Amino acid sequence: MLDCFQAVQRSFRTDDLIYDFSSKESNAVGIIERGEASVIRIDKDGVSTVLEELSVGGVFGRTLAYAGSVRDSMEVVCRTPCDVLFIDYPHIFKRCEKACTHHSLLVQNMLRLMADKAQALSLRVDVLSRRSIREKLLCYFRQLSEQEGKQTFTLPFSLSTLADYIATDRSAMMRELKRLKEEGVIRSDGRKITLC
Amino acid sequence: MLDCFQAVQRSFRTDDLIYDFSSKESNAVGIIERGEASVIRIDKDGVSTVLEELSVGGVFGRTLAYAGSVRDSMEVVCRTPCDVLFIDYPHIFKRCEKACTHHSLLVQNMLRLMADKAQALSLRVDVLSRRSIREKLLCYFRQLSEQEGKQTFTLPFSLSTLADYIATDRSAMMRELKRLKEEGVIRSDGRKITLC
DNA sequence: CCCTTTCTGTTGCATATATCACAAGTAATC
DNA sequence: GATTACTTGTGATATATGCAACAGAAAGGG
Repeated sequence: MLDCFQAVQRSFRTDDLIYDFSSKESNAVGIIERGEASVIRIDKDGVSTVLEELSVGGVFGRTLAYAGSVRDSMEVVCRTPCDVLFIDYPHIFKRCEKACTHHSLLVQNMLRLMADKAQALSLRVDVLSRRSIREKLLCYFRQLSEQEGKQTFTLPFSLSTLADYIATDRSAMMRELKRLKEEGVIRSDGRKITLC
Repeated sequence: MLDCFQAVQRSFRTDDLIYDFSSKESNAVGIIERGEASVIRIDKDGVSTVLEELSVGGVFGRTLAYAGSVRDSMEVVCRTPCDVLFIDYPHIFKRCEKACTHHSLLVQNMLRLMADKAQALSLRVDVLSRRSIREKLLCYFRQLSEQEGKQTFTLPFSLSTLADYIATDRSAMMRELKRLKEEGVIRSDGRKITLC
């Protein structure tokens, strides 16, 4: 079946570059089968922003995302060791010549993955559309808290990266975190945070 | 076929409320068949933000989007007269008892719609993740310009709403717009804007 | 193990952005 | 045609956020 879609599986180590959106060659999309990765944009001034957090089932690819301004680079980088399945995206929509019985199954699976992606992006928009650092933090913390089903959770990345994730300055974010702690809204120890 | 999915079509007028994310009753998703609508969030302080712009083919629904903080309300509102098709979302993933031949076609169509949605949301994230009002504006303008294939384009909504769309204060945005004009980066007349 | 690098935490200061307020222009309603 | 509501445009001022810089803590590499 995987042959039918020109699928290729590859493994990566932490910090490896999985994908570069600027390379116009392939129409491949990647699906994370193991591990976690980040979609990162670095603009012309060198400011880097975490656009998406991908975990198992995460999908990415030039054809199904950002138009991508020429000015800035965009790439997918491993946060942990990853296995990634690459498949030819347009192929999914083509009628399978061999009347491949698995075809419709793949389409159904892809639908599920794309629905999950849309949901993840919606959460992302929810955070980024908040007006202040404080609200962005609280919005994101609530999301993590809900995901875990607990008041206490652990950030998936460093505080520095968190700043890139909510698209603000790190020191300003630290200041706001301190305030939140002082006011008793949250408790925190390193990357472990509790909503009060 | 539409019977098979408990589909219901309804028409709406401008400013009509199409959907309220807080109503936990239905698992329906809506698909815009005609017209344009906006997904709007109004937070506890009354600040409203345009989360998504939906046009023909746009999909929305509680089950496939935001976890939705209890604090703020979220709804879909018509920007123009709309026809909307509602279908039962979980139904799509169920095996069709009647071995409905159209089922796999619907899944394939939904995949296309969800892929489009993911792409639209990615563009949204691209804009919102910019650090300054200026960059948000320019990023959004470039998107519109690319969509139109021209340097000149017309904003889909009022300048006030544009501020809600890029999640900033209106007067601050107006000031930045003025600066962009003065510096000759853009030209503008009402909602018609040209990138220079 | 030491050395290097990244991460955390914090400050003073510059600047961007939000708030509030007002007035003219435009569109919509009756 | 008058009234209302909304939009655009602009300013003075307060505040939040960004920037640059530093030092200790922690983590990673040879």
